[in-house]
Amino acid sequence: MIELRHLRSLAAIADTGKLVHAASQVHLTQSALSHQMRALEEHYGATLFQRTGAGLRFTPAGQRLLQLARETLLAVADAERDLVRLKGDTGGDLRIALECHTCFDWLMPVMDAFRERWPEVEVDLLAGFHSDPLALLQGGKAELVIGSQKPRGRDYVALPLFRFEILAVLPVEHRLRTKRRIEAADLKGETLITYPVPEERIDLIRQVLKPADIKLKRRTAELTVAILQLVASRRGIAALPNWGVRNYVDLDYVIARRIGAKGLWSDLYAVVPRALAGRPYVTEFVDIIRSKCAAGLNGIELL
Amino acid sequence: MIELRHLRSLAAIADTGKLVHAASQVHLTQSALSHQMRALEEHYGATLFQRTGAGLRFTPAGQRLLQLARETLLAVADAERDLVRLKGDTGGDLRIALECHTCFDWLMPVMDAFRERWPEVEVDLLAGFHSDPLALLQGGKAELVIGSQKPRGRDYVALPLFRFEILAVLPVEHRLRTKRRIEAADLKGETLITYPVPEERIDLIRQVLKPADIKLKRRTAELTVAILQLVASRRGIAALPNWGVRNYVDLDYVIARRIGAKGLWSDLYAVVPRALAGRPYVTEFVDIIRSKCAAGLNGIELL
DNA sequence: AGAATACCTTGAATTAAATTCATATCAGGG
DNA sequence: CCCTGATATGAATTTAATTCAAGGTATTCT
Repeated sequence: MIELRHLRSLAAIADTGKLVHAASQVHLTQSALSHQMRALEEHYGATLFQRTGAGLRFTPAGQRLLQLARETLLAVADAERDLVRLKGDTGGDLRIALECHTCFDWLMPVMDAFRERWPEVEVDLLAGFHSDPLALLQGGKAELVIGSQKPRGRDYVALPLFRFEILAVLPVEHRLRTKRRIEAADLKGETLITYPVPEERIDLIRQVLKPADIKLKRRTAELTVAILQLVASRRGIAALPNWGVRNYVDLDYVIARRIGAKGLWSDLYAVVPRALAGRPYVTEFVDIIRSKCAAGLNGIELL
Repeated sequence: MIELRHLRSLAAIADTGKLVHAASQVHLTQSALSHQMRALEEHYGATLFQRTGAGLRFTPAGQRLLQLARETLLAVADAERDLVRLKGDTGGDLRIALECHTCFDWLMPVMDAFRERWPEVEVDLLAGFHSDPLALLQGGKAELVIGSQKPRGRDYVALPLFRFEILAVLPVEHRLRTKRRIEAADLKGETLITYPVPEERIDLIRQVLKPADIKLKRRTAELTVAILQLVASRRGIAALPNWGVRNYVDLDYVIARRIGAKGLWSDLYAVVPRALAGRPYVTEFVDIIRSKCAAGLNGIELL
């Protein structure tokens, strides 16, 4: 007999396309999902997926069940939210600080979706960027920080969002355009265009250039478009999240290349005070980020 | 974490108002349901029911979950029906014969609901009544018989519907009006008004009068309203399902009394050829009967 | 008032089912 | 042709749900 568990798995499989990833999303092993899905298929006497070498593709029957999953999980979430409301311990503030400039790109639709579901929560985005956003939490100026840093103490909890790849962004005619992968040594002599943040907060420097003992000239810009404009006009190169440059690459405005053999990846967390971590509106905010980003951003991996 | 199992139980509890009955409806023990519901309440930190001496009443939180259950179970049923359709082995005939005259009262809305869900199934109601409706199955004239008789052989399956109470129906001024319970002996000398069927098919005679060795005059009528009209005009008494007389009792047209200490009960089954019993449209037809009758008919018990 | 009903609750024992572990298998890319 | 990155499978394990057996608590009947 089908259970919500199956529907949750189904949705995760659809989100990720792969059993392994779906499994971690629902806190199970790949094997468990395989068993689950086979049981479903046997129960209904129908094939739910086409197993390809690179994951699962839904058959029509699978899609129909997926549709059920989407509907149903939404309905369940709605009901659970109402239950919380009935208890009355709802409401609160949610002031958000960003460590990562490009996160603006996806945050607005997330906030819109959230406001619709939790009108009684005051959600605000702190203006400007801060050298140490975690300090804003301690200072009581923010309730939630989105960034790559995990907090040190026990008073704060890092809720995993997703990992994304940072690509090297080059002008279209750049000498490195023929390389599929960019290594640290390739970059010698270039100018690096970044947001105005300290060196140790720039992944390319911390994880790639510093270990190779390479130091580049730096130039800063506040906005992603400004950085891209500088790159396009050959003032230097940049390293940006894949989702932030995708559009510009498609327009042949710049080109983007993988950094190193495996690529340069960065993990994103939502950090909140431990006391707030269990609040339903906080967990739902995180869920909305994860699902909206999984759906809308290419080339990310949910954590 | 909530599962469909919980929602199924919730719906059953709402249908029956009692854990014991809900339990049998979902094929569990009453204890299991008690555990389940307590787990739900703990999980959400909310009280779902008010426990009264006579069953459970839903609190607002409980009602919200019940609403979720109703929505969700419908969506699941729809999806499952579509899966069957995708497989293609759908369609077929469903000719229905009635052993029990009063079943007309609830059958029409059931057939309407069914036709909407399974337009490709040809559903028909065989006209007239038959002395041995099970013979219609054997003769290939019907696919489904609704009645109190269980089939003898292994070729036919009786799918349990519900049990209902048969009440004694008396004219308002009848000498027995002061009694809360009518015993066999009380009826001596009365005229019994029945549908035109053989004695052994009339429960009051078979189960009450015969054992007490009492024989009444009989008079027959085809229609329920005709029987009631005869009773109201003091031509005799009748024994009819509670749902069939409820309206007339409320209008003070006749009065109804329990027969014997525990009442006279009759079980209703849907009998189908074994080959058809597993067909999804057949099981859904039965489900529709059960749920529509549980919702619309007073004083019945699902089997 | 007292016994019989007809409910629900509880905790421990049991049973069933889901999950993991450890391999096996399979397909595609370099 | 052999990695790599996927899924499948069967047995062992773990987890969770269910039942069993008693224990309460109103309500109804006498």
